Amino acid sequence: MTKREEFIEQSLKLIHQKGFKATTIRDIAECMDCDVANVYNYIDSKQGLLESHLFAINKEFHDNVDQIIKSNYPPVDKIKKLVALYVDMTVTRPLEAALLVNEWRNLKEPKLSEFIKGRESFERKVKKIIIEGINDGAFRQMNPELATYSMLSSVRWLFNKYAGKKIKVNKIEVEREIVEFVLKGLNKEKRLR
Amino acid sequence: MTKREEFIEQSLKLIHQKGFKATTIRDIAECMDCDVANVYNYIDSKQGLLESHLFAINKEFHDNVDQIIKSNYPPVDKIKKLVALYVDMTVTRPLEAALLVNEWRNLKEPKLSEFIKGRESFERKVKKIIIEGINDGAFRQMNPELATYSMLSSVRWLFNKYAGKKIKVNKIEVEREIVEFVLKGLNKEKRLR
DNA sequence: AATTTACATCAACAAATGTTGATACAATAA
DNA sequence: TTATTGTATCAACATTTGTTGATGTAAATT
Repeated sequence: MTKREEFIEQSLKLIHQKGFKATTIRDIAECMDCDVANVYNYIDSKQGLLESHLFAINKEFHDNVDQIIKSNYPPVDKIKKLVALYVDMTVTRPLEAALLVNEWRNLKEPKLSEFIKGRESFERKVKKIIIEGINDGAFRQMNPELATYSMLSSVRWLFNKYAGKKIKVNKIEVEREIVEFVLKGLNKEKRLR
Repeated sequence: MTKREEFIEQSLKLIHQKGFKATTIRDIAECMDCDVANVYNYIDSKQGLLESHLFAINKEFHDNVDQIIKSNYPPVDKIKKLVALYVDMTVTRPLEAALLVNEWRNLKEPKLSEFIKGRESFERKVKKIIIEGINDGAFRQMNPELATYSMLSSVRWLFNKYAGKKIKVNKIEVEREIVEFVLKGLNKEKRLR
């Protein structure tokens, strides 16, 4: 692993542990066991570091989301695939996933607005799926907005359990559990479908 | 409203908007239209401000939780009451609720450990309810840990919609929707009980 | 051999930020 | 009246923090 790659990884780890604001350039330098000025061989600025990490993972995520949206799957399957995407991202790249959830607030304009716009667009897409599902009769009657938020929240917080911990998780198993929770809630199964 | 009360409210609002780290004493002073030094008529230190807000709302929350836990309600009702408690707190005191979710990371030792210990204890209690519910046959068979996290996440993120916005929400309605989501998920109702 | 690339070192600055001390003034309580 | 309390002002401090410029060196590429 080149020093540059180690830098990327370490800086991500630090930001995840302490938060972006609390992570100083000097923290990063110390953790890399190098001089402070040396950090600037790898980044343009602290803000730039955040932006590049954040928008890289964000773009990848949204590209995948759009593929799911554009597919011809029924709403139920789209939701399933969305959850799968989220779980996959969280388990394979926990630090970046956490960044996406925790640190976007530290972006500055105009990047901040750009990010928020993207997220809102995403949430509208999910809401649309849920509304479609309700109209289909696949989902029960409910407030689509609250359902959207509840569903997304259920998934977003996964990383809290898996980021930064050494736990080896069974991706498929986690995925199945989350999908079941989102679809069926806590209630006992009564031969659904 | 006395100046002191106005200070508390404004500082909470600012911290919620910008985040604790990003909120400077000078920000608070400007927003209160007073001198920087004047802020220290109301607080001992910036850390102290965070701690007092955070632990005040935290204690109140945990006290209420314990009452629910110690009650003789069956698991389903305990979960319902927990959700109701969360919703109530989020709707009536959105800024403090948001603080609880977003800013605890900025605590310093030993307060940080104290907070985390409390939260873990709370999560254990919830998990216990869910396990009990599964053994009862009231809840379906599932991974109790994931169920706990999913359920808590569903509720925690409520404030994102209601904190800092002027939306007048129907508490009872929100509560009903969240409870339904947690208990039944997205699936169509099939005459449950 | 020449040049570019990757990484390292040291010193320093400018801005931001939490905090304090000394002081003043008006209203309220003793 | 006197003492206290709540609030205001101004100047200053010590740190922290992001960032830069100038320079050095060893390895890789041309």
